[in-house]
Parts: sequence; structure tokens; C-alpha cells
Amino acid sequence: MTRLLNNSIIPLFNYFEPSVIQSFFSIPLQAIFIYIGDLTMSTTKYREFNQLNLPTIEQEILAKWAENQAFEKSVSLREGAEPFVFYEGPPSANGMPGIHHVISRTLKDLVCRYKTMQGFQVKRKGGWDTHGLPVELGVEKELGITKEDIGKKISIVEYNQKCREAVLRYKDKWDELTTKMGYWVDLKNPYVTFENEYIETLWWCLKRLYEKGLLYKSVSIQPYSPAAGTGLSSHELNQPGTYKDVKDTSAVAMFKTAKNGDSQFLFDAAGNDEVFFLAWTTTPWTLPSNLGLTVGGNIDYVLVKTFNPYTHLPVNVVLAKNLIGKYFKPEGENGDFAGYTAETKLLPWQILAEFKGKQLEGLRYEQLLPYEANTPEKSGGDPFRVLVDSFVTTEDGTGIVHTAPAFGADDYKVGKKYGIGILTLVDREGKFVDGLGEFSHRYVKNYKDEQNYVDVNVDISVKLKKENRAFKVEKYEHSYPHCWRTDKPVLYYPLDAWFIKTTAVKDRMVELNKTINWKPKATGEGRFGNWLENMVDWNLSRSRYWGTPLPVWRTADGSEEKCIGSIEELNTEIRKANEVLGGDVNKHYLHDGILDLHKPYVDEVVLVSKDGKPMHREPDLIDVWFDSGAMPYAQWHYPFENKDAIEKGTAFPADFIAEGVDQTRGWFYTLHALGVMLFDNVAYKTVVSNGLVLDKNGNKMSKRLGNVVNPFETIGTFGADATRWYLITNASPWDSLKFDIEGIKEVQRKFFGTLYNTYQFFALYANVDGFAFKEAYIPIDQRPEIDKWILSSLQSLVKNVTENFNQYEPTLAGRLIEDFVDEQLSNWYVRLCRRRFWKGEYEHDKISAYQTLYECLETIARLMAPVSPFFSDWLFSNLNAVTGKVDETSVHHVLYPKAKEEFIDLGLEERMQLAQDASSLILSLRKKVNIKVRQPLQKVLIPVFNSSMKGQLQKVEDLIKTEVNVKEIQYLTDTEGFIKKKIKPNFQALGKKLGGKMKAAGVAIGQFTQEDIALLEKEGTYSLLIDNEPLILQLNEVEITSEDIPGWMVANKGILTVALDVTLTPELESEGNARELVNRIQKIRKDNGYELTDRIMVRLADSEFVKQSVSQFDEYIRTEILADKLELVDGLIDGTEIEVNDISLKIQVTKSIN
RNA sequence: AGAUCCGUAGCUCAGCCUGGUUAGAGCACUACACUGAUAAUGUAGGGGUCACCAGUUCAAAUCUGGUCGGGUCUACCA
Repeated sequence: MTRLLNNSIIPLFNYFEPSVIQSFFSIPLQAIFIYIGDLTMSTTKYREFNQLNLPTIEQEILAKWAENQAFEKSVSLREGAEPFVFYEGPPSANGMPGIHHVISRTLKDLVCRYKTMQGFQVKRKGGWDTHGLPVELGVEKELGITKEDIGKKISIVEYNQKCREAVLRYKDKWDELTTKMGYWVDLKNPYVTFENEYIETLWWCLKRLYEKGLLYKSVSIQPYSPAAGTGLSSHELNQPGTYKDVKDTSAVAMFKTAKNGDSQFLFDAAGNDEVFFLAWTTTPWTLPSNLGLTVGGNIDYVLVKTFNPYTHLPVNVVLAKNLIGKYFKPEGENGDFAGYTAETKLLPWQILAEFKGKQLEGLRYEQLLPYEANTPEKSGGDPFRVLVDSFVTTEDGTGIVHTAPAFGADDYKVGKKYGIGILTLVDREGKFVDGLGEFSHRYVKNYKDEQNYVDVNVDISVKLKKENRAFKVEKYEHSYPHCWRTDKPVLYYPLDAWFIKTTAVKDRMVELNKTINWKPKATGEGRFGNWLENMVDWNLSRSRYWGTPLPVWRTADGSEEKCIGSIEELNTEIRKANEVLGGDVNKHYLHDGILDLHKPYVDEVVLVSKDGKPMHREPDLIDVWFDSGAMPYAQWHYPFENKDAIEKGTAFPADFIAEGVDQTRGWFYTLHALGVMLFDNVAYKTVVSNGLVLDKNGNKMSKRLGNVVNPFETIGTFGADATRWYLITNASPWDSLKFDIEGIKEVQRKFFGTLYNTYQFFALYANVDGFAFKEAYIPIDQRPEIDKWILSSLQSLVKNVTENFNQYEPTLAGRLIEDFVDEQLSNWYVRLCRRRFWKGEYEHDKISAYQTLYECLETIARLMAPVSPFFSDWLFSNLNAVTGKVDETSVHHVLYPKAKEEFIDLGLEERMQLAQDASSLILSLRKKVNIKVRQPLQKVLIPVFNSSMKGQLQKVEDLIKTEVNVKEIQYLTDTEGFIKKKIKPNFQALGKKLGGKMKAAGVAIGQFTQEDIALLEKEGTYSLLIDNEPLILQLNEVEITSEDIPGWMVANKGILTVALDVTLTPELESEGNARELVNRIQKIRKDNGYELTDRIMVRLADSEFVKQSVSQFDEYIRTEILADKLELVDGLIDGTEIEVNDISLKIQVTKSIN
């Protein structure tokens, strides 16, 4: 189905009507034709648009990609190039994708696109995780059955068929997201974990582990989910959200000490009254299975005389000394025993004896809850004794641990050591077995979501209370593991299971982990490192139906076993068994061999041992995490195919993988474990783990809270590019991201809007002038200063962006691009250069401007392509369609820019910064005195402190003058003497030298007079006394700035100070008016809807000030407004009324006729 | 309970590694301006005890220790 669908895309274009294509892609027809018309063919005009619409652009680009098979081409173009190996972590398609999938996939995509543009070949095989519990539970729910019904109400064949269908239920949605968000991954030939070939590789892996002695069977106490009916692996238990705070009924039970020689010392101290051991439990349901009490050997215990708070009977209890405070109040010590009644609130107590835990070892006690099912004989050991072990602490409870070997790993271990036997009084559904009186058949937790569930733990506690066997019963809130799928509490349960002995390679895993580049670093060292240090063997077994079967066959007595590593091997064994065992054995599989490696077929296969005994398959399935952990090999059907790809390093290990941080103990772990165990190698060289996506208030997104963001809506409304750009640039991928739609809007407006405007500006004028980059590339040294500058900045940008991408820091890279586009390119270069595009002839300077802006835009398109693949391709194609500079039809096929170091001129970038600062200061001064920029001013003074500063400023002088509309800049050196200066210590330099005297020096320097400063500047040094010690102050140990120029408007920023002459001469005013006139007429031109190039005729109502301006600036005005004629008319009646400096006049604008 | 990351303007984030004296940017808000790129842009303004406490230092948002709050993870925890 998968293949059919995807392979069909291309033929569709060829054979069907456009309307079919349209409905298939839900793309407006127009878009398809536009692109066919405008993008595939070269054209002479740059495309112009009314407004930016990212979603439309994206649809257009998607259609183009589909038509050109752009993704496939991006891989095939690099055939023979060095491979960059990427692994796609397989998603499970049985749930809807969410916005958090968009961030990790953006991350993966951008790295792959970047590396492709760096010249690597990046194959990206998609994949689907198809086995496992989520699928099974979904099917059970859908069919309204439980695990018990499988094989009864529904056959395993049918059930597995349902699973096979259900698992790709949302595949279409996933594919749609993949396409719409612009994630390039091979969806046509994905690896699918349920396919035979995939499973065959898994079997090969298992057999290899088996041969290395790393696969073994053992009984162990494991987390078990009665609700799901399966054991859980440690990584499943380590899924986020499994540990939840729950309130359980906890009980401190009283175990009655048996009187014998060993315990006599207790009874002596207690005056031969009853003595009880106090033991705490949060799971009273384990009490019937109690077989021991464990104490710490070196812990101090006490015997306390008191009353039972429920029955008010006098009792003597044993507990850890440190924990007395938990049960007794200090003021009750040695209290009034005689006067104690049921109403007494304060419990009197008295310590009768104190002893170490080891003195209690071997003491016996009476069984707490005896029934038919838990007689000592049934335990198979010698139960009801006090045991000693080191796991006991005095942080909680009583310091005496109730020990039920079946239901705790520690309990099992210590129980085995002492031989107290084992009782498993709860069945696999989570209910008590027969023979436990009133508790028989009751669920120990509410596994079935019964409305009227009565907590058996409460009933047990009540019973204990009544029988004088409970000392304290209370609700206790603690965190308890829950099944990650069913949300029901897990219990620990003795199970037979197959394990991978990961602990055997722990050291090697730790060692190799140190060679992995983790982003962020802390995850690898801390979270993953700690996890490796504390690793336990990997429990592979799952008692379910839909999954990879364990390929191990055993004789009934377990004396012989066989691990199968390939289909061929299995078929051979099948025939052999039939020959040896005869009859109907394997008769269904003799002819064609086995066709499906799943249950129930594999279970029907009987193999034969060396000595002719039948062997049956171990019934377990394996952990789905093994499926995904083995994907590097299984996706290529290694070693049955593609042997070299794995062994010669072209497909293993991965150069890069990325997933959510929640995969640290999941996929990242199993990949690593298998890489180390199978090939003694890392499975990936770099791993990026991204953080969670939270809602805008910082809460986790969950269906329950209803704050889940639908990625389709977001992408549909704002575009994939804006979404991707936002997700990447807002916060580092590994920080958790507070997702806010407003942020995407901002990105769209500020970054894409600005860049789009810049392109639009370019297209507008380039079309007028017919610029198609046909002229020779103008050497950089023949371009004006500002072109040199923007190109220098651009190359610095290329360099920095590349560095950041190489470091897997896309956030920083994106922010740099953003800054460049907004600050440098749009708001400085284009703004200052506007006139160059619309004025003058099409010659050197103008061509230089076009070439420069073109280069910037084209380079930006390439730089941003990894993060926002659509807009960049659109921009790139629009440009290239006219110039045809490169042959590739997509930005994703070209190479990433390489920084042209020779273009970088840091001095130039520095002085442009000076120009920007100076302009900003001057504009702020204009603002202060309320003089419009349109009004020319005569002069600016800038104090300079050295010749280099002056030189720098002089080179950008024209830019400043134009920008702020000032006629001249005058540089002041201190020889003029009327600058008021300010001096400040250079703390960094001086602090190191002076240390403790810094403060005093600071005060002294602050008191410098203008003369002192002048002296220091002249001499270069200055002597002063600090704390009666001489100090020779160097010029470089202070910062001297000009503070004020008396009589001038002054502003400063850092070292730069500007002073503005705000005197308005009639001359200047007249020029200002001329500019006002130009402005008004331009507005009228625009309102009238004239073309940029239309010539006009203007008639102005005559008046005094108009006469002044027009007579003086007639030519200037006419050039600006493209007027053939500008005349003053008396008594003009018709025309537009305008206002210039509070004077209104009439004006008439008409098109020239020619 | 431990580990780890985080806490800077109403919001999103820089700055912290390498301590240096007016703590920055964008958004939002207010006012004014500019504009043949115009749903853009500029200037100005309000808005911060850099979570808190202590220490080191001449000097702390920055280094150290602790406290509080939040996230994530771990845990045999009876």
C-alpha cells in the first residue's frame, strides 16, 4: 500500500487532468501553473507580488518539488560524494502527530539539508515503528476485548492482522505532516519493523548476542503491569510520566514475636508481655505474602512500651531508634501509663531496651495473616524470621522491612539468601488467588476501572486494626510507577524472562559514550552517563502477541535450546524436524517455508534437538525497543543484503541522530547498547536531544489540559517556514520551548516580511532597469564603500553561520541570519541605497548596487535554506529564473556558500557601525529640537581623539550626511579646546594593577578637572597619590570621552559624541520647503496610481515661499518627481490641496502627454 | 529522596564560561517622525532590588555555598 501510493505520485502528473492533481495535493491550480510558467522556464522579469503569503508559497514549492523529484535529486546529485549518515528514529503511526514532532523533525531536516549543501550525500530512509503494546492496546480497546480473549474470542491470526492494519492508521496524517512541514525523508522505501526482512535481521542480531553468551533466561522480580498483562522493561518504566504521586493506604503492621531462647532478651525487658515488630508498608496487599522481616545489622533498634492507638491495649513494640519521633511525641515519653484511657490523646511511651539489628537476626514471629493458601509449607522455605540486609534504611517507616519475596527485587534477593521461600498470592491479572478467605479473587488495585471498587488495602488494614495488629494506618502520598500505556499502577512480580547481559559490556559502553558528541553536553555526561553507570540487564521478554518473536526453541526439559538467526536456517530446521519427527510436524511449512515470522505461525513450528527431542519456541516476544535499537542494521536487511554498507562504514555508524530528550533511555540507549554489543562501536557520533514543547504558560501539553497545538493548523495558517524558523530560533533546541503563536507571527512579520520586502524592492527596480546579472561581476574594489561593507558583513555572516551549523547550534545560526537581514541589509543597506536604484542611468554604480543586493539575497537564500526550505527555494528560484546563474533548479541542490575571506574587512564593518551610531545620535538630536529630517541642517561636529577615528568617520561621512540630511561634518580635535571631557577609570586594566586601591583611585580620577585630563592626554601619564602611595596613571588606564560642547546640542554613545548645529538659515528653510513639495507631489503621484516611470506636469498655485523654493530648486524638484514641467500659476482653482509647514496651497498634477 | 537544568523588563530571550561601574535586544504599550520597500522603518519614553540569603573580591547578573520556586530525569524504597 505504502509503495503503491507513493510511486503513484509522479504518473498522476502525467496522466490525469489538473483537477485530479489539484484535489490530490489540495493546492490551488493557479499555483501549479504559475510555477510551471515561471519557475521551470527562465524569464526576463523577476516575479512581483502584492503581499507575502507563506502558505501559498509553500504549496507552490511543494508542487515544484514533487514535479522535479527534488528530494530524490538532492540525494542522487551527490552520488559518489562522502556520505553523511543519518538515522530516522521511527515514529509509531498509531497516534496523531503533534507540534513537538515538528521541532525534532525540523532539527533532523535542517542538519540533513545543511550537510547536503555542504556536499555530502545524505540518505534518509524513513521508518515506522509498528510493534508493541500501544498498538495492541488500541486494538483491544477497539474490539472491546481483553488480553484473555485473544486466542479465544478472536484468533491470534485475526488479532495480529488487526494490529497490522491499526499500526499505520495515521500514516497518512504523518505523511501529510512530513510533506507539509518540508521534512525530506524517504517515505517511498521506509523500513517497517513488522516486515519479515526486518525481523530476520533482528533474529540475526539476537543470534549473534546468543553466541556471545549475552542472551540468557532467568527468573526475576520485574515490573509487571496487570492491566496490560505484560512485564515492563526498565526503559519502559523510565518513560516520562510513569512515576506519579499517588495516595495509598499505608499500614504499620504488628508482627508478634515468637518466644524462644533467642528472643528471651526482649521478653525479659518487656516483663514477659507480648512483643511486636513494627513494619511499614504502602502495599498492604503484599502482607498475606509476607515471609520475613528485614532489619539493618548496624541500625539501632529499641523496644518501646506503649498502647495500641486503635485498640488501646498495652503493647511492646520494636522499631528503629531514629524513627521513634515518627510515632511518638517527645512529651509522651515516660508519660502517665496508669491514667491512659481510650480518650487520652497523648500516647505515653517508654524505652525498655536498645539493641543492634544483628541481635534480632533469626528471631521468629507469628504469621500476620494466615490462610489456607499461605501456610508455611506452601512457601517452600523456612519463613517468618528476622533477616539482616544492607538495603534497610531509617529514612522512612520503622526500620524493619516487611519482606514478601515475590513482590520486590530486594525482598526476593534477601529471601533467597535466607531461604524463606516465596509465595505469589496474586495472579497475573492482579487479583488475589483462591484460599485467602474474604480477600480471595479481589483485585489488589483498581485495574479494571470498576465504579464500585473497594480498596482491598483498606479492608486489610481494617482487619489488622481490629485484631490489634496495626499500629498506624494512614493515607500516604508517594511516587509510584505506573504502566506507561494503561496508566495503572505497576506491581513487582516474579516472572521468567530472557535478558540481554548489557552489564557485561557496561565499561565499554561508558567508554564509547565519551566519544559521542552530545548536544547538549550535559545530557550525555549526566543523564545518559549516570544511566549507563547504573545499568541493569535488559529484560527483553514481553508476553504479548504483536511483536518480534524470540527465535529460541527449547526442549521440554530445557536441556537443549537453539537460537535461529535467519529464515533460511529456520526453513532448514523445519524440514529436518519433519524428517526426524515425522508425521504432521511442520507440514504447513514444508513446501514454501515460513511466510510470516509472527505469532501464531512461529509457535506452530517444532524443531528437533540433537538427540531427537522436539523443541518448542519460547513463547515470549521481544521488547519493541530492540526493534528500533537494531534499525541501523535491520533497515538495510543486514547481513543478508548491504553487507558492505554496514561493515565499510557508509551506513554505520550514524554521523547524526536527533530525537526528544525523552528518548535518552529509550532509543539512544538501545542504539548504543546494540552498537557496542554487536560491533564494538558507537551507533552514532553526534546526537542532539531536543527539549519538550510546553504551552505558552510553561505547562506540558497534554490532551487532558486541552492545550495541545495542532501542527496542521499552525502550518496552514502561518506556514511551515515561519513555524520552523520560530521553533529553531526562539530557544536552543534542548531547552524546553514555550510555544506561543504570537512568536510565529512575529517571525513571519519581522523576518520573512522584511526579507520579502527586500526582494520585492529589488524585483521592482531590477525589472525597470532590466537587470539580469548579464554584466561582468564588478570586482569588489571597484564598488562603493557601502557595497564593500554589506558584502563584508555578508561574508562574516556566512562564516559565523557555517561555524554554528557545524557545531549543531542552529539557534545561533538562525539568529545571526535574522539580525543580518533586518539590521544590516534591510534597514541600513537598502535604506541608504534606495536612491541608487531609482535614480540615475543604468551604469556602473547602479549595476554595482544590483549585483550587490542580488548577491546578498541569493546568499541569504542559501544560508537559510536548511531551516526554512520553502521560502529560500522560492527566493532562490525567483532570482535564478531571471539570471540563470546556476543550473540547479532548487536551492537545496546547490552548495552552501563558502565565506570569501578576502571580502571581509573588519575595519570597514567597524566604521559602518560608527556611521550607524552617529546617524542614530543625530536623529535623536533632531527629535529633541523637533526638526524634521526633511529639513536640511548645516553642520555636525564630531570630536575625534585620534587620527584613526577621524579616518574611519571620514570614509563614511557621505553616508551619514545623506542619512541625517546635514550638509557638512566637522571634526573637532582637542586643539580647539572647547570640548568638555569626562574621564572614567578603565576598571579592567587598572583593577588588575591596583587591586585594593582601585576604589580610592576611582574616586581620585572622578575628581579630575578639565586641566588634569588635558595634562594626562598631553603627557600620556599622570602622577597622583593614592593612599599616600604614588601612582603613575597611563593613558590606556582611563577612558576619556567628550561629555559636552558648550552651546551645542550634544548626544553621545560610548566614545562617540555628536553635536548638531540647529540654526535654520533662510537658505536651508527654502531647501526644506522644496523637499516638502517633492514629498507631497510624490504622494499625489502614488495616489493617482502613476507608474514609477511616468513623466508628469505640475502646476502650483503661486505664493511667496513657493516662489522662493521653486526658483532656487527647480531642477532638483523636477528631477525628483520626474516632471517635464513645473509652473507657478496665479489663482489655481482645480487641484489638490496640500499643506507645507502650516501653509496650504493648491497643486495640480497631470501625466505628460508624449 | 537524589541528580540535573533553569529563574534577567508585562512576554520571548541575549549577557554568565573568561567578574570591570548606565544590564541589552525584540515584542507589547505611549508619543513623535520618516517613507515611490509601507501590514515596513526611525527616534524618544515608561518598564529591572538580574528569585532570595550569605561568602569570595577593590569590583558580582557573572565565581562559591545555601534557601525558595519551576522543569526534566532517576529511584529496590519497603
